[in-house]
This record gives sequence, C-alpha cells and structure tokens, in this order.
Amino acid sequence: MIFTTTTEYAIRGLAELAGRSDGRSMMLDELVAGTTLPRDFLAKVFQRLVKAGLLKSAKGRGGGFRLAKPAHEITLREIVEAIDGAIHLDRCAVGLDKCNDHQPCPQHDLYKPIRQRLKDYLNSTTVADLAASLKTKQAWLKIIENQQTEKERQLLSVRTANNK
Amino acid sequence: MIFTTTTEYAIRGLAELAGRSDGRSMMLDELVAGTTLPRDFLAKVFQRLVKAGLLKSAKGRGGGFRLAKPAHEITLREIVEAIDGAIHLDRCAVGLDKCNDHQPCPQHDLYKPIRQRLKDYLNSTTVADLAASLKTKQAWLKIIENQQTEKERQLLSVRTANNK
DNA sequence: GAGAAAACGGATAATTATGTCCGAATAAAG
DNA sequence: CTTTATTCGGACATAATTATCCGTTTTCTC
Repeated sequence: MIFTTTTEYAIRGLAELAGRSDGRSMMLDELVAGTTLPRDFLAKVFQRLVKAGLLKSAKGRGGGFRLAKPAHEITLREIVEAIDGAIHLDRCAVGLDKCNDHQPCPQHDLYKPIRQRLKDYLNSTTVADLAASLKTKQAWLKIIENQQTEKERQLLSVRTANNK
Repeated sequence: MIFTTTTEYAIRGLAELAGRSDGRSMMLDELVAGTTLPRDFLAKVFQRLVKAGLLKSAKGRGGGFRLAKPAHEITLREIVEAIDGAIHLDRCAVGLDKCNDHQPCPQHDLYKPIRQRLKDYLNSTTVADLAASLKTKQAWLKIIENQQTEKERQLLSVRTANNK
C-alpha cells in the first residue's frame, strides 16, 4: 500500500548489500543468493539506483555494486524518489486539483499530520537501519525455526515410544 | 502514493454524491457534470460499490445511485476495502515474509505507529467529512478565482490608461 | 404497448507495471 | 590476445490497471 514492488526490491536489495558487503563491492548473483529477490529485475532496479547516485557499479571481472555513500546517509526517501520520482504525498484524498500546502482543503489539513509522519519516517530511516533490522530478524527467524524442529523431534520420539 | 486511482474515483464520486444529492437518488451524468470524473469508468466503480453494499442503485427512467446508509456512517476504510480488498498495511518495509504483529521485525515496530495513524484516519473519516471538505474547498477556489479576475481587471484598466 | 432513460454486464482497447532474455561493452586473468 | 566474468542497454513478454464502448435489462412515461 505504501511502496510499489519495484521500490520494495530497491529497499531490500540495498539492505542486503549494506548488511553483507562489509563496504566492498558485491556481485548481483552473490547478493541475491539466499534471498527471494529476482535477479534480472533487480539488475534493472540497481541500474536506476546507479544513475540516481545511490550505488556505484563496476563492470567486468571482479565488478559488482557498492553503496555510493555510507549506509547511514542513504534514506528511504532517496530510494523512493530514485524509483518513483518525487514523492507525491501532497495531494489530498478528495483529489481536487490545485490542492497543496498553499491552497489546502480541509481534508488536506486533516491528512497533513499523517503525511508529515510518513515523511519523517522516510527521511530518518537509513539503509543502515534497514540492514540492522534485517539481520536481527534473520537471527530471530532462525531461533524460531530451531524451536520448531526441536518440538518435532520431541513429538516424534513420543510417537515412537507409543508404537512400541 | 496512498490510494489507487480507482479508489480515488470512488472517494470523489461518493463525496460528490453525498454533497449534492440531498439524500435523493442521482444519475451518473448529473453527478459527473462539472467534475473531471470519467463517466464510464466511474460507472464500473459504482457497480462495485453497489455490490459492496455502500451504494444502492435503481435502473430505468428516474433511476440512479444513492448512499446505502448515512454519509457519516461510511468510512474511508470501507471504500478502500470495497475497491482494493482488505487493507494490507501489515507488511513491513524490509519485506521479509512472515512479518506481522506476532512475528515483528525492528522496522515493523518502527513503522507501526505510522500504520496505526493511517488506519485511524481511514476508520474515522467518513463520506460526510469528505463532502463537507469538498464544498468548503469549492467555495474557497471560487473566491480565489474572483480575486484573480479582479486583479486582471485592475491591471487591464491601468494598461488602458497608459495607452491613452 | 411503444418509446425513452437509466444502470448493468461483457468485450475490448490502451497504458503502465512487472518480469525475462540476450547481445554489447568493459575489465580482469591467464 | 584470448578467455572469462561482470554490468549495461535494448528488446521483448506477461500481467495488472485503467479506460472505452455497446448491446441488454429494467423502469418510467405516455
């Protein structure tokens, strides 16, 4: 509802890159491995990010992608704008033309605080934050998974005992 | 960024209906007159709203559309869900699977308050609010327009004086 | 009952978003 | 210089969204 799938790929791709590259250049195949990111489509997305100045790329053997600046300096807003163009949160729901902060309508003002919080979030959240979140979550999922297999093991041993 | 164009048409159409029908049935041609709403597409959208129970329709001569319940009882959320299906605000930005309130990731929690405010807005804003906003804004635009033509008139009279 | 006026429903077209493929350009390694 | 490995760029394919059209059904009026 908030991001297009293309934008979401950009976000996820950058988060993976920041979280696993340790600052060095990383190839697409490497970056995509172990994720559900679509290789070829992400290639297109990354090309756009290169042109937007968020990524740097190197062709040929040993090439790949790396962030054009530190992860904590790349905001969600920059990513969204690189993909979708300037953010168009300024139209009000009622959708009459000529509605902006200089010519607001009542709905415009009602919606404004929400819009502002969204903007704040987009401006203050960086690729570094996303990478950290991604790592935390992956670790967390791993724990869950282990707990489940442990449960299955116990369940299985009980069944085996009953079948004696 | 928030609503699809189809949803926006639904919102605008309902706002026009609520603001101008005085509770009586209104034909599409009448409702669309003076707006930029696309007649034929809106017809499709309204059909969906009828099926969703937000509108009632009458065929044949003297037919048209009317709200299925009072304007202040129809929320933005109902409209959005009638068009886009159940709201899917529950995925986090990082977009890993299995992310929801029971299995959150850090980003999920950061984004949660924003999501909540959006939901509150969708739940608390009604067609009656939108209709009122629309009217206020139209009146306001009218004033602006008059001010501008007044300015042009003055400017013109100055020019005429200079050309004497 | 005939004609007119309205929403309904299905078909189709146009546009945009998403996804795939492949040769070209580039760079490193042998 | 040849091979290999990578991104780049364009072309193409598919799917979803948005938009338009037209005959059908329903209802009112005369």
